Amino acid sequence: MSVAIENFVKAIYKNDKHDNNDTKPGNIAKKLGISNAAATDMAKKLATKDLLFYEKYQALQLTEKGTKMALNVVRKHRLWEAFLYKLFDMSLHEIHREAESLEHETSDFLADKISEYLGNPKFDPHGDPIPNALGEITTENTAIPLAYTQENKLYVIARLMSDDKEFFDFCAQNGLKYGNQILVSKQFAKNKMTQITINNNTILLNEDFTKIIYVDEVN
Amino acid sequence: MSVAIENFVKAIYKNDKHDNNDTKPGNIAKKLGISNAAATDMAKKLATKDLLFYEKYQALQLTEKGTKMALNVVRKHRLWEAFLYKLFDMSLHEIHREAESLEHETSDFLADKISEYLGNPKFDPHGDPIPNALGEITTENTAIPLAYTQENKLYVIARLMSDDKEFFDFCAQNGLKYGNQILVSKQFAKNKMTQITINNNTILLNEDFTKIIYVDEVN
DNA sequence: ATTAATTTTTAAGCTTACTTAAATATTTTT
DNA sequence: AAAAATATTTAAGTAAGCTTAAAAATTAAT
Repeated sequence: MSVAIENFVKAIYKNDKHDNNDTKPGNIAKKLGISNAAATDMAKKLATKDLLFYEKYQALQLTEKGTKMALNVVRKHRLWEAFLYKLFDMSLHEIHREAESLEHETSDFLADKISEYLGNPKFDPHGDPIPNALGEITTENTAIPLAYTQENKLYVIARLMSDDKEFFDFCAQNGLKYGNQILVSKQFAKNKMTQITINNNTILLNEDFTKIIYVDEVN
Repeated sequence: MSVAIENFVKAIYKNDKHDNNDTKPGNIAKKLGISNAAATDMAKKLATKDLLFYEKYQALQLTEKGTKMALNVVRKHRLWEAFLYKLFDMSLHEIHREAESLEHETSDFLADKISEYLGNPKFDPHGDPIPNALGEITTENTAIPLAYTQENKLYVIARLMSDDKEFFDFCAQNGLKYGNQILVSKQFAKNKMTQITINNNTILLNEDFTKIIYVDEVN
């Protein structure tokens, strides 16, 4: 399948999962940097290929086939990230950038080889789950955005949901890394900010960041 | 640059180097599996981009810029082959197939990472030289096709110049591997066949194979 | 050195994945 | 509930990278 199509179903899949704002063509268009018209055209075309359900003015919905395709691409993306992160000295932003291209040119065969080499990991370096060869995500997702955590509680960083270089630079500088422990020291509800303590440093995070940093409770 | 363009300059580069039959559009078209007309069109277009010299009915010639591009793609291809061969249990044919796709989606940055990881190797698993980051091939090429070797002389396999699965299967089965030693036991000049001995096995190779298996003399 | 065969080129047309601009429908605001 | 704002769709058009078919040039054969 073409790169454009793979990216389109991937964008729908991700939109469905996360943002949960409705997945209309314009929404996908924005993410992909194409015009609304192009997104509508593509949606119609993919409907004829049984990859999604399309009805005028309605939200797009992937079919089972479309979801499978999206998961297949996501699997390759996350495997590449895990692989590059392990083998080379590369930042989260760099591995994302490379994976974004490589994911479309990776055979299922090679993906399995990479997975096997890494010991079939369940998560990539951002903490995102890696679908298995059948397109299944077997790990339950308990992580929540920092925005919804409680004061004076310990958490572990579970996911860094972004592809922005500045965000990752910030994370790297402040020890915000998948698996690291943090203390939520204060929630500023009115201003939608969260204060955390990590490595004896106190950091104040605004909404942009508290919505994309996911954490798990420490028991 | 697009995949089509990268493959086009790569095909010209390889044709120039090896076969040495003249590099006209039709010749390249055959290698790429496209029509002669498409190859002519592409040649004209690439001429305007300063990648090659084009004159009606004449052989195509890469400019310095075009050669650089070809060498850059070849570098990535061979680095991927070396990398996949080293890390995974994959055949020569499989690594070639994967490299053929990955080469176009690999940043210079990542190529350098791979090279560094491998200790900046000078040859890929087929024995083909890997251009450095500047597009230079620093190793001199002394290997000759088996067809031109002398009887009762020892040689080392230097290059397996093919992308055919059956050929690589045959090589793998018979110990014909980069670096392995063989004895040329007989040349059948009239029938253009070469008989070799390897691991105490005697194998008779026809012209198809003796032209693409390159060897170096053993001193 | 013609003729025949092969190649190359030109011309016209197709598909994919876009674009912009205008028309239409939906949402939001008042 | 109407008007205003926003989003979606339609329509027309473009560029890349192909195709086939016919014309022109080159190469090979007699």
